[in-house]
Amino acid sequence: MNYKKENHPTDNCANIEVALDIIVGKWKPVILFHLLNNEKLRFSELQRAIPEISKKMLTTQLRELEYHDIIDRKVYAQVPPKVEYSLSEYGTGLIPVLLSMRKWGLSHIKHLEQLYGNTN
Amino acid sequence: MNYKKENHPTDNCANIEVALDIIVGKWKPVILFHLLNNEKLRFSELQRAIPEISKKMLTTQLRELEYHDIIDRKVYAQVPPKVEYSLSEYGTGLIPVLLSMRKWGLSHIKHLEQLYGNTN
DNA sequence: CAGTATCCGATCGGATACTG
DNA sequence: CAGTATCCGATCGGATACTG
Repeated sequence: MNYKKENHPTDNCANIEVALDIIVGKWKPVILFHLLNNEKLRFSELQRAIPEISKKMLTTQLRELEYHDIIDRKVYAQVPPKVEYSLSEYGTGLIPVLLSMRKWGLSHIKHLEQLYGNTN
Repeated sequence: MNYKKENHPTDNCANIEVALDIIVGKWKPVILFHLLNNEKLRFSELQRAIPEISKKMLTTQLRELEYHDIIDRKVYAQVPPKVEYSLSEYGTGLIPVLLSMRKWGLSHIKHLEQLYGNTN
């Protein structure tokens, strides 16, 4: 429990930013939660699940997640093409982080409502 | 900060994005870790601690954190002005989330090095 | 089906100058 | 000291058209 010694903030923030780069990107958490709930999803299924996202964004976000080994991309050699995305084994290590963020975010919504009232 | 959030089928992700909006912003985690380690910091002390950040960015990030009740801003009525920032009591609830993100980020750096080699 | 390529307006964020 | 105000280039991300 003593973070004091190791806490050289300039070093630490680099780490958390690495985490953020993967998790953030406006659509990454959404994609990850879908893959968390569904095991495998095709490109078009992700598109349907997240209608607001554009093809371009979906593609780039998936590529980044793949580069970071968070998701697997399986291409079937057939016509028409079929590509399945799934959480990688390494990617499952991210789940608890995502869950704790979601939990905090959920309670924070209520906190903001208490502070400023429910604005919708 | 983008507060417009239509409640689509993907409700769960909205929560995590709320969390992200607070934590993200390129500089927020850095600021928060400094305040986590230091109890109170003046505006100029934060500037010195994070030399790469501009006044403008520091100001807006602090304002957003304040709006979300994560930090307290205490203004001393004196000349020259003195303003102290500190983690709010509510803001301490964010600490475990930040720590888990940092922990994951740290290990992920190593994972990337294993995958692609140490490029620096 | 699963993308890529291109255009382009919107937003971000740095640099600089100014202020109570 | 702790900010604001302005300008402006860089980046983001949507819309649209095209492709193996």
